[in-house]
Amino acid sequence: MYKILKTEGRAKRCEFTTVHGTVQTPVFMNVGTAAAIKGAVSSVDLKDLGCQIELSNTYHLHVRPGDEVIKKLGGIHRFMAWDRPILTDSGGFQVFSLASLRKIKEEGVYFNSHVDGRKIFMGPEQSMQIQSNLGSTVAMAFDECPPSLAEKQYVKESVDRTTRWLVRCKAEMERLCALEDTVNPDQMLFGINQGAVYPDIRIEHAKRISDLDLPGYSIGGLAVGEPNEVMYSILDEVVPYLPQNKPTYLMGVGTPRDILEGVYRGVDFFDCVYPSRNGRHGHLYTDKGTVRLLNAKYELDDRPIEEGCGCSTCRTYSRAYIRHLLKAKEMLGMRLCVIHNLYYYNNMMREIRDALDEGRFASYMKSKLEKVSADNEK
RNA sequence: GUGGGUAUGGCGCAGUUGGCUAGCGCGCCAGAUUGUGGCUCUGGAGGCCGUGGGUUCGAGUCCCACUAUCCACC
Repeated sequence: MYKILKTEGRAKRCEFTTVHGTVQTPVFMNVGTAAAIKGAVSSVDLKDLGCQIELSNTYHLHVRPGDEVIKKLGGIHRFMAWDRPILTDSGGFQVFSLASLRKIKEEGVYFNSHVDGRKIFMGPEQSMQIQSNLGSTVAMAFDECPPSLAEKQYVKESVDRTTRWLVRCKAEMERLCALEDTVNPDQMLFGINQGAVYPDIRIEHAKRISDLDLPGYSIGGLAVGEPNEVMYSILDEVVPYLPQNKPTYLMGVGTPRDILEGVYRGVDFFDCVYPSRNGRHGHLYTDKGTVRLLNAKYELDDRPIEEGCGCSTCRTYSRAYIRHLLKAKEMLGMRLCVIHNLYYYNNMMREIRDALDEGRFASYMKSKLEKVSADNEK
């Protein structure tokens, strides 16, 4: 159930209700690929951070511990002790990111496991079956994510195949939801728009998948190497062709700026590894720009990562101490940094929703863009 | 005290029969990273090759002395 509460230009303030609760959008989904936020952040921590919805990965959980295992343990919600919505990515992106380990065919993709090298086959049906076993709130379609600089002819063939795969995903998901022992009979399937940087392919594809009347749609294959401006212009072109009465999800994006630009163009859902991965590497987001905590200038800096930040890290620890932990490769260092970054992202989304509620998103976006693009404070 | 070994950037080491701007790993400094393999990648700084003499057109490489350090023996 998707309800539009308010709009400002193309930006939308909505509510998305699922069997696992309601999500207020625009929202950032915290990425926990293997049913865990990397950096020793637990599902209990996620609630403290204001996280509404978590994202996990089909391929990674299939390889380890195995989706059958998770099904036997009652599904992913129970497994990771998280009762709010969970979106599972389909494994499609791994077709792209683990490119050296795979072969794409009409029936699906042959992978070599990155864990033990064993051969794995995944097609639309397999991806749906795995996601059904996981019992996530939202399952993503199994797609191919062509490189942004792929030749147009290849992209066209790839997108056509992704469309055929989506039809198979939908049929399989309907079959699985009707089974007696299914973990989540209300599991939703989101379609994925592709087409690299070719607006005509994107738009044509958006129209075709919209006809399938799925509960939500995403835009994939962006932020994979093309310039930011290209991504924004693709959004300008394609978002209007996706159903406006359904959630729109921009996959894998992005920087705080990318998210603001996405909301501005009508996107509801985002996810990105940046806050967690960059957090692990001491790259911290603040309203005064990026703080690279490993830089030598922070060795004696007794201030918090961000003055006035409400996260538990900033309320308790100094830059100098956290820097030491990172240098010493203490797990606590990563944890504290990831907590700050996730807080920053979730808090920014809350600010965005408040601004939309109050009809002042445009001015909020302008001032936030200035903040996030500021140089490191001294 | 005697015999033997070793001395090369912060640490650990390579440096072929003496030959052009002395390398490597780690560390350090800086930067990348967008549906995550706790990675990976890209730059950069830093060495009068223990000290002093000698041989040679040319010495980190050969010779002598000294100093430091390690091992064995007394």
